[in-house]
Amino acid sequence: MQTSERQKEIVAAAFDLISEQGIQELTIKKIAQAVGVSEPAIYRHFTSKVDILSSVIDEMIAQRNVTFLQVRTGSSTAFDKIRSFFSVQAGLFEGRPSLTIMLFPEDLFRNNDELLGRATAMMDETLSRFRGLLQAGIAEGSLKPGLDCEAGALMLVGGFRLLVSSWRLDSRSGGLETATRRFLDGVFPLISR
Amino acid sequence: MQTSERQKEIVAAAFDLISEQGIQELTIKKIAQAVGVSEPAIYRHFTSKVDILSSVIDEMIAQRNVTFLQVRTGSSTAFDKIRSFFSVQAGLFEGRPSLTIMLFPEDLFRNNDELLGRATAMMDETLSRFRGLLQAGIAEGSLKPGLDCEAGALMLVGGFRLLVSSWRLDSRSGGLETATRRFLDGVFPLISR
DNA sequence: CCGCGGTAAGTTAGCGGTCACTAACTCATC
DNA sequence: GATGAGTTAGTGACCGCTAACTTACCGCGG
Repeated sequence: MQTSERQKEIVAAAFDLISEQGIQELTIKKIAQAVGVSEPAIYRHFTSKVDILSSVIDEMIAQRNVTFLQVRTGSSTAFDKIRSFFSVQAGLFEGRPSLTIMLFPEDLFRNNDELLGRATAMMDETLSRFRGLLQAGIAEGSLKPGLDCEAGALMLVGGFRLLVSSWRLDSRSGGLETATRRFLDGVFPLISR
Repeated sequence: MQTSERQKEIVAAAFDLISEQGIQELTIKKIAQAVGVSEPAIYRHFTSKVDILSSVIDEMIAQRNVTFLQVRTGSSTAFDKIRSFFSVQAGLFEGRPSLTIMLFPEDLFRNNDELLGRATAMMDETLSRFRGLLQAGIAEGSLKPGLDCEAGALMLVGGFRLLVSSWRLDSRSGGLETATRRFLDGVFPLISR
């Protein structure tokens, strides 16, 4: 199924509204106002609110895959890949802050089992890929040999999430990209060989 | 103002409901059912729903202070204090899983500026105290001299948050305390001298 | 070139349900 | 008889969603 322009508009509006006001405040009426049509017009493009949220998750997964792809092609060592991943992600968020909600999907979709399952699967996969990156880094000798990949992935991803969360709550004062770089500069000496 | 037994019951019920179904699903009706009274009876003990949520934050802050107090008195080195903090916290969450929501307050109170401010202030303070603990650890020689306290606090607290989040979403399978110990065992070699 | 039917995309009005909260009453206790 | 703590009934506002209608555009036979 291909998505029309209006559908993209609606999903983008949902993204922004969730980012600005939280998912509790997301209503069809507000989406309609943001897009500039009446409320029932939304239902010409999506069968239900859940349908819209499902597309929001699709978009989140797509964005994350873009990031991973950018990392895969652009960098050489596992070390660089990790740095690159966060850098790309930070740039993405700085350019479009509403995307930050993709870092915190667990609380968004609590009342719908299917959506929650997809959201958590996305987080699990991200963590898993990170463990793989760390493993590769150890294998190629750029990371500490005895590094615990499980703990490493948790602290890297978890730390970044917390960093973004703070940045977002602080009205996005200061640059997220520079803050990310500072964070990585603090962490990398700890895990590199 | 002292809190009555009923008020404590109501706050505890709100805690549980938020933990189980998310804050979007929290209604006065459900709280009333959980406590075992009719809906309007709740308003004999709290003036509004926001009033209840405010007390929920009070309880969160109180619980965190209990943890910090337990840490201060029970341990010697900064190193032990950090381990003890997470250990106490993990034990707390394992015994009463609904308390885990105190780790993720930012999304809970998005639609109320006052509550949001108090919640984020609590997180900021926690991070700040952690930076202090790390600093003390460096000063006493148990932690790496060049350790970036900012980054260290982020990755410790952020990593723990992510760990708890995974545990909670995985229907609390496995022990959180052992998972926490494993996490710390993976991280401590990286930051200790 | 014209008229015709189908379809996509919008509209207004409104339905049933739930929300937080209130009015008005009962009742036991001190 | 005043008070605290409960009840039933009901308020207006808002929710997701639907019914019924209008309008613009498109391909197509005559």
